Amino acid sequence: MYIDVLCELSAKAIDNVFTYHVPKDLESGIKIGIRVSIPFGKMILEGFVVGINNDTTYDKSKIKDIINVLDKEPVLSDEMLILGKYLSDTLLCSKVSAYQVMLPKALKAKNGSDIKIKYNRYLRKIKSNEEIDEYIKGCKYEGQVNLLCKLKEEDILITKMSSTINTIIRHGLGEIVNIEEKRYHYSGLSNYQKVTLNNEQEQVANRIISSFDKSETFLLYGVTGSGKTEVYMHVIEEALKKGKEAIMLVPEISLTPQIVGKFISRFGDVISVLHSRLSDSERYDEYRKITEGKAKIVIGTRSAIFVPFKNLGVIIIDEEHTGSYKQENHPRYNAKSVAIWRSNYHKCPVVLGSATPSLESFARAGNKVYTLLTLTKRAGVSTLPNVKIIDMKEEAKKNNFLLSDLLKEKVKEKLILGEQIILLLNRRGYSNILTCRDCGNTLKCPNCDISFTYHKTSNNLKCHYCSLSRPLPSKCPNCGSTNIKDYGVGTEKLEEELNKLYDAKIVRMDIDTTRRKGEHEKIIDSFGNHEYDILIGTQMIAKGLDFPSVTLVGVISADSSLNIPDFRSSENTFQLLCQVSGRAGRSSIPGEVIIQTYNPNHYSIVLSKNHDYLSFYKEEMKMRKMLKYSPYYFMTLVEISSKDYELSFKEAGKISTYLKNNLDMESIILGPSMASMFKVNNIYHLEIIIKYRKDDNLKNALKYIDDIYKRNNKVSVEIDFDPLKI
DNA sequence: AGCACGCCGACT
DNA sequence: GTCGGCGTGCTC
Repeated sequence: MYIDVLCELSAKAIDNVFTYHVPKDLESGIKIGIRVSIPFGKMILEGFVVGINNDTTYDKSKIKDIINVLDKEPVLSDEMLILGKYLSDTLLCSKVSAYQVMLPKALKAKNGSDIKIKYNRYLRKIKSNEEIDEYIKGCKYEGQVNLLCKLKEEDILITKMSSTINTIIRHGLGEIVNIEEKRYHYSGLSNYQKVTLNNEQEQVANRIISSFDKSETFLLYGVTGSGKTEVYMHVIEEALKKGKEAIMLVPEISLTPQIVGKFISRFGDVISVLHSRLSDSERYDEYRKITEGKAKIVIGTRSAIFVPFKNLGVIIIDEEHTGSYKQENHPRYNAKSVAIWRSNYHKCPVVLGSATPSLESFARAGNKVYTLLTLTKRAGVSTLPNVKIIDMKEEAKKNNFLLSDLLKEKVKEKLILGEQIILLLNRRGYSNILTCRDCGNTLKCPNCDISFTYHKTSNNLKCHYCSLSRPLPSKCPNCGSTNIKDYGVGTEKLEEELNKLYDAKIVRMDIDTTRRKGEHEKIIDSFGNHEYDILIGTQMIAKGLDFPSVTLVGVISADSSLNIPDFRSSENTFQLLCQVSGRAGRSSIPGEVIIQTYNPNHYSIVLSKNHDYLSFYKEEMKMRKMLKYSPYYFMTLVEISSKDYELSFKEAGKISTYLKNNLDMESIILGPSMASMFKVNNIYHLEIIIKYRKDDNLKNALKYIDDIYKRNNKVSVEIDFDPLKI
């Protein structure tokens, strides 16, 4: 017996199957989709069995025997095998990586590494920040400085052993502790009670249910507070009644105990929750619940779209406009497309839900590719909040750069009333740029050519792209002046400012305060219990949170998302503003929203005031049409990167010429141009953008380029279809 | 990824 | 003369 094996090698050059011979005693265990261990060159690897044959045309003298069979049952189902081919074909990724991405780590084909890690090793701080600073001064090793700066900030760091760490321990600055990875479980605590659907909700739900057994994609456009979740639950319940399973995707950030609790109270333990903070063994436990048929509903983030249900009844994608459904690294799949593919395979409906649908989805609904369903009424008692837009150009004249007079006053008012406040600021840290006032030198990361961010609590400079940390220099490295000042504001600075103005309990939520496991939930819980008065945060506080006693939401600077050089920045701003303002007044007390901006007349800001999605859609579509952007044009991004400056430009030029010669005349090829983050970690990035409506040559041309650069280890080329950020 | 093979500079 | 640099190519 001979088998075709796809072996796992992270090098992308190998993506064809290799033929192996199966010794007689192992033959009975061979099935398509199982893993086997195989000799490969001088290595022993694992691979997936993708074909079984009685004979082979390949030179038999070169064929080796497999070493072992690793699974009793296939880890890749028939569906997954076909889906993997589809993914590698449409995304230009290797077949192995397509299969790997569908599996939990425990079932991936591994490359030597061990399977279960129960303990994580941490480096714990045992000296004060001042003592560490003292040591840093006399330390000439980059690695140590970087690590110690991080330690100053975090107190405890997950780590591997290295000589750097050994030195730190030898100097008595830290110690090693082994901590068992705690299993985080969502408790079922929730006072959720099943609600009867109103007319509108019922009609929508019935329309979806009528399409069970058909592959149909719905766009559920429902204003904030219209009770989409209730519709989802109703539809899922019907699917379960028919003996089917359901997948519901949510953005990571709205996967809160609040929402999960609702589902657990209604459906009990047939629910499996998959989120990024699960450890490998926890994820594997959940996965087994699914394969063993104990779980019928999966709630999870992007990769949950691949769960191996055999009889899918419905797939729901909540907040469909969020970017998190697209994986931003290889393989760059979009969970929405995978959902639609699976709906075809299983003959079940897909529901894309949002209060502010992506333009692409709404346009498809307009073209009848998707079926549009609408929820117009706010369910329950809540009303749309009263939104005020503040012109910061005027406030700046009064020396108010951070907080306008009105916002200051309103915060005070709410504090006196004992109500809660959320303030949104799209920037981490204390301020984004440190500039020398004497010579104009800006402190930048040496690896990335991107300004350092100053973090006050640790007195560190930090690069947000490569995470290099440095202590704040006392003098400008360029001219020696001590007059280094910060421009701009971050969450930390805002916290400090508020502490000066009010006597209030303030909590900050951003990537820096939520990095550790469970931290995110802890902040949400304690804010929900009113242990704090004010919640300050970045984007991550905008989505899905439901705090009844929040009556004021302030957007410190709507411009920070508007000024991002991306063709979707207006769309993102509109969505963000609608979403944060939806946070205010979720109970009987009417909410207030204050939006501060230097562009008070921009349509994405003005129209967000009344959540006027339809007007925004029309306005934005005009722009997209004029500028030939999605959804009028498809876009593909070719990213070229290299450590060699000259070479990156040279190769990018070659690629661009090749594309110009081989694509349809109507397709537009832009670039090569320097990527917005041109130099990151000492690697230079260039990009070419292709805009097209229909191009039969595109696929082959890109495949050709991809093939050539697979074998080039100096220049790497990544192809991203329908990229999120441009 | 690993390792062999192969074609060029500095040396036990 | 050889040791070893790493560029290239192959692994069923």
